[in-house]
Amino acid sequence: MADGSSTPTPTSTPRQRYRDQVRGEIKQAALEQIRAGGAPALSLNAVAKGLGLTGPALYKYFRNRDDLLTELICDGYDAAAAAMRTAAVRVADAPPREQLLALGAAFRSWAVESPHVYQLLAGTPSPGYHAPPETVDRARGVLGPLLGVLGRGDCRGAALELRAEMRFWLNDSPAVGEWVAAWAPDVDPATALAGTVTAWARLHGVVSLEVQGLYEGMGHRAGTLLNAEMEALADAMGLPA
Amino acid sequence: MADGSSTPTPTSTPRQRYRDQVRGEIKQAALEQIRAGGAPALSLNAVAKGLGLTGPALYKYFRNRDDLLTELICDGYDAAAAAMRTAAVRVADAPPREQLLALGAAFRSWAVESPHVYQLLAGTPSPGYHAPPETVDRARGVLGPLLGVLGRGDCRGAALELRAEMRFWLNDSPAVGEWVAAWAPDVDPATALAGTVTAWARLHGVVSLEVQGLYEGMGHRAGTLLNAEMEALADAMGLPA
DNA sequence: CGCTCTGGTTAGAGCCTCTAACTCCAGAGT
DNA sequence: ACTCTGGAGTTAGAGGCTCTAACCAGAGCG
Repeated sequence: MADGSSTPTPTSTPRQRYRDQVRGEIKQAALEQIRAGGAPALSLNAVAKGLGLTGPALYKYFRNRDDLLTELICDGYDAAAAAMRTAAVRVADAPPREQLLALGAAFRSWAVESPHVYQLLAGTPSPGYHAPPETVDRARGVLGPLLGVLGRGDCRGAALELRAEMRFWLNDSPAVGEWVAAWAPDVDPATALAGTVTAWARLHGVVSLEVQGLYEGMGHRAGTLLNAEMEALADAMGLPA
Repeated sequence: MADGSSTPTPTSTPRQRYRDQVRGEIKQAALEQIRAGGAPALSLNAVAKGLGLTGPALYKYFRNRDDLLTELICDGYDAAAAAMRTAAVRVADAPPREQLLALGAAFRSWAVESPHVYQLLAGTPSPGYHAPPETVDRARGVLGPLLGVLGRGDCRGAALELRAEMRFWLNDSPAVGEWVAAWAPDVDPATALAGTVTAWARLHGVVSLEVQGLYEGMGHRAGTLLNAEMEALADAMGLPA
């Protein structure tokens, strides 16, 4: 998924085509390993062996292990963003509260589908690993659909302080304003941002505890908790039902 | 901290004493490494070298790398629980809402103090690693102080469903009931549990995003978000101010 | 048709975890 | 007080990993 199509390469030479295909196969195999045992279980050697190659051959396609990981992370963000977008269009005509619940459910169901991939995005995969800037943009794609929904509410109480910080942010970096405007025109961008960040933190809180198995031995379903959290957010922001 | 004192060993032979001391030094050195580079950067070899030993010597003290990690995790839980308890006694006479804010702040400040240790507790350290049951008990110690506070509120809206699941849980396993009763007598245990789980998810959501550096480049302070989240929870549960 | 550039190989350095077998001495028992 | 046992620490080594260096062969380019 999203292997070579990100670089259409108008003059697609056969060399390039082969290269893209092999890169895709490597990524696929690597994902398989991660799905099975998480990021630390990813071994370039094993991936190569699985494809009928020897270890060092992979270094012709990816500079190193971290490079492969970042690419998988970007793909993961894209997949999550796609899941959110399709959920958003499916409930485009529903009231905002229902949209929020649907987006939350979509987020969760994508995450539990392949927990290790979610941990790949949300956690820090390697010791010295620092997320490259392109992943930040991808992450925004995941949260984008929330902006339009939560911009329909308003902040009260302690959330007002959060919103004030968002205004500062909007003043400082115009790129953020454009991003918000693209997803949520005709709403107060600071409110949309404050609500979205809050929703993000709640989603991540519920879902990451679930995928890490920390609910094991506890007497509740993660879906119930997530639902309650989203409903509470809708209540607090006065989202129309 | 909490090295040998967990097993007082009434007949503390000098052998045992030496053993406990070295175990403590190993754990200290390992923690240092984790603080610097996270769990995957922990190398038994390097720890041994730092203590003037050779690699295999450590295997006389810990069965393997995962064993050392679990022990560090347990210590981490204990430290977090202690931080929560001292915060709880400091605000024991304040109104519940203020207590909740204080506990949240204590949780966060402990986590940001050594982010990698927090990730050690919250994340999955190794591929095949599955949390042993003793860590579950320790985790309960961290959340304990929240029970008494949140038991003072009540559930509304979608949280009622969560509370219903908690009642089932309380019926199924009496150990949970005892745990809640120990921390929060004279309140409805299901309400306390529902509120605590919710608070846990929110705390983890805000804090884990922060320690993983995902707020980088965003225009808000984590403390503001956490505050807003705790206030919102207090509002939703009608905690007296 | 010949050159180049690239995908693939093997060899190997330098890590790592963990096991096996060996010393050697401190402490326990008589 | 003397022996002897058991545990702390060692070296050697198997098997794994990432990644570099040097080399080979053939496919695609001009």
